[in-house]
Parts: sequence; C-alpha cells; structure tokens
Amino acid sequence: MAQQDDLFKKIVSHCKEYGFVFQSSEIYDGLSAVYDYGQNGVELKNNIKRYWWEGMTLLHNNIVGIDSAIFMHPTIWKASGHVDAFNDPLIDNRDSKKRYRADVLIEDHLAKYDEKIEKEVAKARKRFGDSFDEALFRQTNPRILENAQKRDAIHERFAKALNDNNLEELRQIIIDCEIVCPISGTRNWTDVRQFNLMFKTEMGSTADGAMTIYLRPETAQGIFVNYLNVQKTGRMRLPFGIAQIGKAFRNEIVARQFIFRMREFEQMEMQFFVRPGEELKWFEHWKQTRLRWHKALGLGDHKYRFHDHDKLAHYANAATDIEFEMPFGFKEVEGIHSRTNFDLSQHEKYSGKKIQYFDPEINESYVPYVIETSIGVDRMFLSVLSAAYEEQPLDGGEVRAVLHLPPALAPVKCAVMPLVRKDGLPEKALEIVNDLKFDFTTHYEEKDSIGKRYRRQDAIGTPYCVTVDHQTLEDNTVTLRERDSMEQTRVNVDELRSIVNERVSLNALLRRLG
RNA sequence: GCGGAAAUAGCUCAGUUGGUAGAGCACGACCUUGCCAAGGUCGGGGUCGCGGGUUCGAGUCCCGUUUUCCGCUCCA
Repeated sequence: MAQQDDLFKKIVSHCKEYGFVFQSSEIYDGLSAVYDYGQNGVELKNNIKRYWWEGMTLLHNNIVGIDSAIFMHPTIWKASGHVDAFNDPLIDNRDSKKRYRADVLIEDHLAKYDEKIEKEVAKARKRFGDSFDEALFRQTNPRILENAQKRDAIHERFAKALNDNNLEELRQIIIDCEIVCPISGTRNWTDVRQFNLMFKTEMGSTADGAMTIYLRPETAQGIFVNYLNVQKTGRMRLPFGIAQIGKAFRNEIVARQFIFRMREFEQMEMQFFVRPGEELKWFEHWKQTRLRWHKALGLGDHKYRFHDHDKLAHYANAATDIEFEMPFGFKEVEGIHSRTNFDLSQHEKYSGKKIQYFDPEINESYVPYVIETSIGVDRMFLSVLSAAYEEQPLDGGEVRAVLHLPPALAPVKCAVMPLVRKDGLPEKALEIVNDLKFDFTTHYEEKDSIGKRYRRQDAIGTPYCVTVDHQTLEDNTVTLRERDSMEQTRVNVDELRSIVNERVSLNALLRRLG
C-alpha cells in the first residue's frame, strides 16, 4: 500500500513536471479539487475524447452526437430527481468525529425492527416445527406486533420529515430512537445539515427578475430533453443512441485523489433508446461493447472488472461499473445503467409534452427505455496515465521514466532531432518536421545530448524519435527509435510518414473495435 | 465539513538552542562532445504558502487562514 501511494504521488508529480495537469489557480494558492490540463495533458485528453466520440458515432450508424448547453431549465433537475437526491442530510458524532447520512442512520435503525421480527419467527418455527402457521403467528404474537408498530410509527415520522425536508425532525428521530454511533457508541450528535451537491447561479441581470439555475451535475439530462428533437429531425428509428461529451459540476463535500474526483469534470455519455422489455438485452450488449473499447487500448486486460450494483439508484433496474485498477485500487471509470423509462417519463410529466415513439413494427406508441453508458474523461485520463507510467531500470543502475501510452493517445507522435547542432543537420531535421507536421504532431528538439532528448520524449510518451545524422545528408536515411523497445532502425526519410502513421493513427485503434 | 500530517528556488530537499537564505538537479548563454539523462565557463531565479502575534531580531516559537496528502461520506 505504501508502495502504491508512492507510485500515485510519483504520477501526480510527473503530471505537473511534464505539463499534463496543473492545479487550478496555483499562483493564488490553488482552488480545492479543481485542476487545469497543461500543454501535453490537453492533447492526451482530446485524443481520449476523439477515440470515444469516433468509437460511438463513426462505428455505429445508429448513434448521433449532440452538444447541449450547461445551463438548463431548473425544472429539469426537479424532474430528474437531482434537487431531492443531491441534498443529503448529514450528521456528525462529536465523539468519534464520524459523519453519517442522517437518513441512512434511520433506515438502518428501521431495519433492526425487521430483524427482530424475523428472529421471533425463526425461533417459533424451530419450536413448533411442521405445524407452525407463520401468517397467524405474525398477526398474533405480541412482540412482533409491538415491533411492527414501533417500526411503522418511526417510518411514518421519517417519511414526513424527509418530505418536508425537516432537518430538526430528522435529528429528533435519531435522538428518540436512541441511535448510537457505531464507532463511539455515544449519542453525542450535532445538528443535521444539508449539503447541496449542485452549483447554483442566477440568470437574469436584475436581482429581482433573476432565476436560480444550476450548473448541470450530469450531461445525461441534456440528451433526454433533446430526445424528441433528435429523433424527429434525424428520423431516427429505435434502437438508436445519442452521444455527448461535456462538462458537469458537483459540489462534492469531499473531493480528492487528484483528478479522480473533481468539482468540475467532464463526462462522455451515450443514451441508447430501446423498446421496453428489451432493455436488459441491450444492457448486456453495451456492457460487452464498452469493455471491448477499454481493452482495445492494450493497457492490460487484467486491470478491468465489472462491479454490479446490488443497491440501485431510483431510476435504474440494472447497473454496473467498469472498474480500472488505479494505483489506489480498483476504481469506477465508467457506469452502465439501465435507466428504464424513468427520465423520459419524468420529463413528460413535468413538461406536459408527450415524449413517445411510435413503433411501426409492433404498431404501438411507448416511452422508450434507456441504456446509459457514462464515462468520466478525467478518470479515463488517470487510468491511461497510471497504466502507462513506468520507472524502467536500465543496465548500469539507471532508471528511465517512460509513459507507454497507446500511440493513438500520445500527445506528441514523433520528435525529430539533429544528432549535432551543426553541419546542416538542424536544417535537415526542420525540413522533415515541416513535412510530417501535417499528418501528426511532430516536435523538433536540438538542446542537450541525444540521450537526454530521448528521455524527455519518453517522459511524455512520444512513440517515435527520428534522428538526423551525417549519413542522412548522404543517403537521405535517418534512425527511427521506438519508445518502448528503445530499438533503432535505419529508414528512408520518404518512408517515415507511412511507418509512423500506421502505428499512431486513431484509425488503427478504431479498427480493433471492428 | 471533522480529525491527523505537511508547505523553503521549476523539481527533490538541507537549514543547529531564534541572529541578514543553501545544495543537487532543472533553466539561460557560450565553448566542447556526439545514439540513450553525468564535460567546461558564466548567469538568472526565493519578501521561506498567506495574515497576525511574541521578540531588539522569526524560515525557526504561538494563533488564524489557504492548499495538498491520509481516514469518514458520495460518485463519473
């Protein structure tokens, strides 16, 4: 674990040192859990987004993209459930210093009554054997009736308090039920406080006419509210999908672990609309399709696993995560949810507009069901970087820091360098750069020894280095050095473009997806 | 947000019982070398995270604050 922490810290400092990720507003002491992407980071991130975007829209003729606004009508968040679900009532125990969700504490307490009841039933069944009438027992046993009554009474208060958003009452229930902190065992509770995970701002320039709007906490709703627009104008027939890449914002209570959990982050989401009853088939389909997309990067198949959810969100009837082995353990990178027709139905209800699809095959109208694939760009970025980073021991006890990035994702594809800074070698190298730069990102480097320059390119994951030497001037050949093997081959300058392109182009990667 | 630890040059870190800020690497210029980070000469760069306090004097002691890391919670 200590070793893994160490590795994670090294990756974080590597990110800063080589221009991948900087802390936001650093010269002003930084802004908590907000990060900026640097000159190399933005290239890597853009390449990840392109890989996803083209993997969706180019490879599937029934998936189209949109780009919806971050600002949306506030009622959308009422319909989606975010206004309610993103307001967690939290309470602290003063002795253990632990924080809990007040509603979860009460729910756990309620579950204890059921446990007691089941215990009574189990005891009685053991005692009476085959002649035991469970239903009758449940209706007549005084201890069971008492527990059920208590449970229902608390549940009623609890439901009302939640509904009224009455925080004092929630605290009172915790006190009345004598709920203790599982750690300290005491009942020394603070007040219940509400944390709103959505950022708010105002639209409208005059104070009195202003309307409170939220920065979107997910991009999905932008797709749902445009379902009709896209379906009709694109004459889309089910099943079909809408893809979107965009920023989302969550005012996390605790946001940490570098870019893994940020307050401003980017999502790549695809909502796939299907006929009701077929959703679980498509859910399975997208699980496999998405896993294939990840594995095609070649970061190591053993680093992925599914984590199926037992406890489902209010909108889902099946859900799984694709987890990736980060330096700090397996962590969720992508979520795949069968969202039923919850979202579209809610928007039907709140907007008063009919959101249905007429299915010509079965001659029926219905609200489509939705399979969602939702991946965090920043988490993907961190996965790629974690898997790619290596401190490789070389002969002589030296260590080289190298990023084994999938070539299609590398910020710089090729670096061209003159072996020495004289005899016309720089001029020849620049000539090659000017030829290659139209096909892929090509850098020129002449400072420091050739070895140092190779290591600098290794550190940012450049797959190929081209070195111009004296022989180049005679026969127009250069050495082509490959990042991972460090092997060099002598090739003709005219062949460079096709050799490099074959390995670094996004097309080569997309082809693996079929 | 609560508790614990930390913050000194771009990076990694020294800095003694309080007495005017250091090293290595990196960076810039020039010379030299030339296929895997290690040559020479010269040079630039820090109000020691920020704000108060104690003191003749604070990088060092005290208080506050910001940020980061580790736990609790949630999730893409």
